[in-house]
Amino acid sequence: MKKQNELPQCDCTIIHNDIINRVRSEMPRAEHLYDLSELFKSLSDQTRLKILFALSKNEMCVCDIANLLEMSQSAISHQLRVLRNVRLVKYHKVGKVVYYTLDDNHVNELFKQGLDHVAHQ
Amino acid sequence: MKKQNELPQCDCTIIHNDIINRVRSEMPRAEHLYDLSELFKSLSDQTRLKILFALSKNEMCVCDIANLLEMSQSAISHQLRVLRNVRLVKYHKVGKVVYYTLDDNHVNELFKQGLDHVAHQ
DNA sequence: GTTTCATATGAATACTTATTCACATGTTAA
DNA sequence: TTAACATGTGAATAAGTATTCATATGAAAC
Repeated sequence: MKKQNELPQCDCTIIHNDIINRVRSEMPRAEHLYDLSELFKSLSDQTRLKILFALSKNEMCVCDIANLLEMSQSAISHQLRVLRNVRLVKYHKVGKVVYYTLDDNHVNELFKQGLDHVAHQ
Repeated sequence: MKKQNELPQCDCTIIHNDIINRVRSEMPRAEHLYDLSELFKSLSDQTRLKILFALSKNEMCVCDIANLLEMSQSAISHQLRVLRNVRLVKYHKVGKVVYYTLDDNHVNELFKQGLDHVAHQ
């Protein structure tokens, strides 16, 4: 999505170099930024949010989730893979049926902070 | 991005209707889900994450941010609008210069939980 | 083994988005 | 008022993504 050809930069003259240098030294590592953006990206879709909300209430199989959200099994399965990749959900099989649950309670904390923010008007 | 023509649903027979009905009654309102997904969407881009991290360390003008991240002023300005729209940042003008700060500390809490999650391996 | 069924997945497609480019806006200084 | 400059913004474009469709996988039942 990014086009990395030249380096454009800003040609302003009002630059606070002391602040820039200090802040630059305090920036998180690129790897952590990447992981964090991937985590938030997985939370940026309404379907996935619904899935996570549902799983925060109850363990559910793929079929249950599809019926709850009135969406195709395939669509749900694709989205569950995204959530597995960022380790927000885990699953266990019982015969043919795969039951999903939240992987840990970070999701609930993220929801709480997020809803608290959007609720402030 | 979604194609809403028919309603496909899942044709599985293993459906836990009791759970589905109870969870459905506990789902957040569509409006809240939308706001929450917009909030997380704004946190899902590395450029915006860097901007927010920087502002969590210091108030900065647009020019500073562009230089810090080695990106064009225009790109930064576009992204700042996204962050303004979800009220993650606010600003004040001093002459021609616009200084941005975090709007509240929900961002820091979200970062903390997010980094905590990704750090767990 | 064959069928059935729950789930996963690759390719295609419609839609979204991050950046660039060109230019508008608004403020300061001359 | 004109020039200079910091920032904002619309249109265009390249890249990313959510769903569908068709099909694969794998486990249970027959």
